[in-house]
Amino acid sequence: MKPMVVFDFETTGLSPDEGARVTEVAAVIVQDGKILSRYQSLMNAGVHVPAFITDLTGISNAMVQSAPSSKEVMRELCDFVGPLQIVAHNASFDKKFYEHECRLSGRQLPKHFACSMLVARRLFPNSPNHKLGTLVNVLGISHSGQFHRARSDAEMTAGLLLKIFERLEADYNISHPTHEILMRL
DNA sequence: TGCCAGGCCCTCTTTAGGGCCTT
Repeated sequence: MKPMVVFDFETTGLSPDEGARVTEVAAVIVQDGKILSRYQSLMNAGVHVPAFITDLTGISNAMVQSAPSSKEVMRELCDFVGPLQIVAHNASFDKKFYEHECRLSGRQLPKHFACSMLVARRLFPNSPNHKLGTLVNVLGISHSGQFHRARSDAEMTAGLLLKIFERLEADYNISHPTHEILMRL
């Protein structure tokens, strides 16, 4: 199968239209049932991190103030992603931040995003809900125990993607899943 | 005055509304 990039943003809020910015990004490249490589960085976008975000993520103002600039991180992220196709959990959220940060950094906008949450709703309808943390527990995906940090969330989403591939092969006889198949489910 | 994200999905739908999920 072609490799895909699974990534996750931590941010200061829910919408860039309200001034929220990215505080941390992580991305992993997945191919043939394995994580091939990883990228992770805190990001200094020059904005205040609200206290409730620090409580949620553990990411503080001091941490982002000593981090590389948003422009530098977006350059590294776009170089890491390259032409690969992208997967994220609740991809509409990450996509709007990706587009916003690319626009601010003068980078090329990403292409289509496949959404592991939408696919999981189709393939795992009996899960009590389709939050990433719930799916990880229901499907027995190994994890570090840390949530709401970009690297751990990206790796859990990658684990979810591999479970999705297993289900596609077992139930739909799809042994070579593509990004297009994920987008159509 | 009152409201305040937003894209996607589902259904008691389509001339709409509410829930989910992300930080």
